[in-house]
Amino acid sequence: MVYGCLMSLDREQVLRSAAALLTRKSTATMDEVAKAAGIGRATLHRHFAGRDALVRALENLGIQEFEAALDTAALDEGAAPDALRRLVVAVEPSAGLLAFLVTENQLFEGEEVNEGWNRLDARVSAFFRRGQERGEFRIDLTPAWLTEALYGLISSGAWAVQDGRVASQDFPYMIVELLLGGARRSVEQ
Amino acid sequence: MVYGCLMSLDREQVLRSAAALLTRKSTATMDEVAKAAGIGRATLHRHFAGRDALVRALENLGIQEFEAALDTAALDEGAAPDALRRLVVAVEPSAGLLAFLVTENQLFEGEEVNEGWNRLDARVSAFFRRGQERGEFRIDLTPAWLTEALYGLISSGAWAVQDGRVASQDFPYMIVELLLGGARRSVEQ
DNA sequence: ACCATATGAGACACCAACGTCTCATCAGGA
DNA sequence: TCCTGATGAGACGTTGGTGTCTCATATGGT
Repeated sequence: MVYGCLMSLDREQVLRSAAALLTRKSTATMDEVAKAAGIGRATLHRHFAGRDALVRALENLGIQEFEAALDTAALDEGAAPDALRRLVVAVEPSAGLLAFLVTENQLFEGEEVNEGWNRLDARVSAFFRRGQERGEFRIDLTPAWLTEALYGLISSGAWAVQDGRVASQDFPYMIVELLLGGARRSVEQ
Repeated sequence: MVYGCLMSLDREQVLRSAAALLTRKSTATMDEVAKAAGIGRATLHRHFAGRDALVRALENLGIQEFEAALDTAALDEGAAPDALRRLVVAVEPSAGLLAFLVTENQLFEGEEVNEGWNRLDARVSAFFRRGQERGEFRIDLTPAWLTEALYGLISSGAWAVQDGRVASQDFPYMIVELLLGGARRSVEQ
């Protein structure tokens, strides 16, 4: 039994298919998750103590992927609008998982949330603040709201692509263009 | 036993408190819903055959309120950006309920959705198309995506207000400004 | 005061999903 | 070949929520 990086290859793949399934059907049964992964329910329980543990693992995976996207995007470099575009492109493969986790987190209600989210919020929020200080982003919209809006648009985009209401290839363009320029047709265009 | 308009006053109030509770905790028990409404679980079941029926009723309420907001906003009149502002202002009181229904609909997965949503989608989508034809909205973002984005931002706004991340009074401003103008600071401003 | 109706509290069975367990099977290494 | 460990299938008990029922009480109209 060899561990590659931080988790076994099996576990990683199970997690992937669970993410794919739960993104589509967030109420999927442990049995369905197991079937989707091509393993038995008992084996699934050997990997993850229970449904909670599975969701926690997915949460960590999502946080990890989003953090990697933040690193890839190099938000500190260059013009803020360009950096935002890089971020959305980098985060696209994880959009479905993140959309699932966002709705999942909403029903956590009072319980303590994974501090990873705070870290991510802080980074994104700081990015928007930097853009404001550089005069590239407007200052009448708070960084907190811009962060929320980014999450919301990523989720909306993921659902819309899932349901075939927008083309998958347009995903980054739609989000970035709306978030940056809005719907109003600018006069100089 | 007197019926006011379409439903008894009792039923209406029960529905209101259920909406308020489920907006905060979407997994609330029938028992919790009943307690929140100040009635017994048996009485709740007398009003709504079951949980499904309750959610359906909430769905109809949300559709009805959103439709009313569309009427109030008079989307056909005047400049499209102004009409959008009127819509968001009118829809604000229902934002929490709509956010709940949006996430609830996502886990309906394959089942047939209430045709009311299609009607609403059509109206909103037609509004954005009209704005494009008038040259007020950009045409590289499809009406379908703008509609999705509007829903997403309304939901994000509702959650953000709920969790105290943005001030309730800023709700319409934040949404409309972002949706219309985007985050980028325009040169002429 | 009387009666009809609505209500709250609680008891009850039911069900789906969960978590645990056993056991037969299979694959790989010694 | 034998042995070890992982796996899938399935049985089993448990649990939380649901839906139904009963009954005592309260409310409101006549």
